Amino acid sequence: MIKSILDNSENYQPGLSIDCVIFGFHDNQLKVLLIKVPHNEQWSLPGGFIPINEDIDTAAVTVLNERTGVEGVFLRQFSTFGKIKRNENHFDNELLEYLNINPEQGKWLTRRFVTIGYYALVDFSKIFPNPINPHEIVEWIDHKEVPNLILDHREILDKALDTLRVELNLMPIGYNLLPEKFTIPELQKLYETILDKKLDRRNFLRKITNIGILKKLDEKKSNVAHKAPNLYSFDKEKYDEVLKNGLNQGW
Amino acid sequence: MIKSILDNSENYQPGLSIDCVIFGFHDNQLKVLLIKVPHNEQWSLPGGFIPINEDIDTAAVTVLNERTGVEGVFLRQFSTFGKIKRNENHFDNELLEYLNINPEQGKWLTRRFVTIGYYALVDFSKIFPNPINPHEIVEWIDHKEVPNLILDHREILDKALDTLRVELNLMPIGYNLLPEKFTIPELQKLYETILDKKLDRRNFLRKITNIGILKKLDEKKSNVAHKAPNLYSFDKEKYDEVLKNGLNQGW
DNA sequence: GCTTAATGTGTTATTATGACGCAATGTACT
DNA sequence: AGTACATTGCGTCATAATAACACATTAAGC
Repeated sequence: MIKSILDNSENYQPGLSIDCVIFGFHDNQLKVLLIKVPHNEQWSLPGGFIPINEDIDTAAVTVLNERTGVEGVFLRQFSTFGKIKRNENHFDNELLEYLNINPEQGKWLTRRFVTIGYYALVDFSKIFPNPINPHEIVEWIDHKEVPNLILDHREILDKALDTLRVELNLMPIGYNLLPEKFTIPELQKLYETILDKKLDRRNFLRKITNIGILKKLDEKKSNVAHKAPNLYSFDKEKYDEVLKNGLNQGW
Repeated sequence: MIKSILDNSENYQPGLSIDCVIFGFHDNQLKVLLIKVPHNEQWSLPGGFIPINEDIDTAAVTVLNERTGVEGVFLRQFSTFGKIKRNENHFDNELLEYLNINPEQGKWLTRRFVTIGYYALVDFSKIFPNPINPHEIVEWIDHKEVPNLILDHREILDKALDTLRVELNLMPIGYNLLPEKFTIPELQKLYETILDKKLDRRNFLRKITNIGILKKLDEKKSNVAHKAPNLYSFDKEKYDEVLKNGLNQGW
């Protein structure tokens, strides 16, 4: 795959890449989709290059879609990373040899790269991690247990999470991360996980329902220990309205 | 100047540029620093290219410093713009000829460019707009009277202002836009101008002083019509603390 | 049936916000 | 000099939002 890019390197934007931080929520954990390449056993964010005839946003959608098989999800550019040395020594001779790339072609890869960071919020249950080649490992990893990542991917991931924390105050987010039907405690866990902070049950309920984006369903969650919680779904129309207008006006 | 870049184009990151939206505040107006190139009488944002051996943030500081002569001001990356056609037909043959660039060299310029947007908040009174070459016009223009801009610079400007509006709710900003000593009504005008919205005098005073970043000086503004307002300055220490921790916690 | 752990629904005190009133100050005009 | 006027400084009050907490309800598991 990287071979085919190098064979047509004039069709890709040079020195520029995209990296996606794909968030999912499962078992009360915030998960991140990571990729392990077989060569050096190192984990990385799913990323890709930018076709010369594609908008960067479109290229990001492509990366996301290739890796998860989902379309039409929440995807947002959050920052661009361009320290000089961020990919210095990344593609060394050993790796180029392993990838069966000759040094001349390899030049396209070994130059200095700037990367545009996108983060995605996806419904964990609808995602099927999809290795592009059979030697690759694609896996959901709890964000608290993310191992060492290549390059500055840890910095990119941290910044994505910071952005998400800020945006939590500006817009609703659950629609993209939860299944269609969910309970208030589940939604609260999502918030608590992202913010890394306990919230009061009762105050959370009041605040979240006051936003006016929830529909209480005439249905309870089944097969649960203890009292069965009510199921809710988002009122998509109102949700989108709030998403557009923002939450806290502040001034 | 652009000639010297092309003569050393291998020393610059290809297909990637920086554009700065430089905000200042004067006469109760939010001003933007714009540049008019003599060739086609069109206005543009001050921008530049990225030396291959400079961090993108450093390159942005350079652009800002070249244009305004200021250092150490508030500068923040806010978005990266990468629509395919954003610079299509920008450097046409006519312009290349005008700039005395041969077509072969011009190829570096005519390719597809992605640009990283930065916005700066500067103290209007400390800025001396600085044309890089004598044919260039550098001017502060009221953001409400910005003329047509080249490329997608209007979109970049709008996005910068949107970002500024949001950040107003997350952090204090006056320190970078006002002179050392200022009055509360001046600060309020700044907020009103950015938000494009009237605020109540008395409520504004209460809210802004509650943040705890203002120092009331034992001095009144002189030479003003009507009652002389008190002068204030920022308590830099507390200001930086709030800047770091954020304003509204939300959740 | 009793315990346990979770959910649903309150209440109350405190704080923040929005909408005002009114006196004080200094300019401009007669 | 006296008065009108615009602007500042300081305060009030009703309402809304928030934090902290109490208690009843539900279902599972022993």
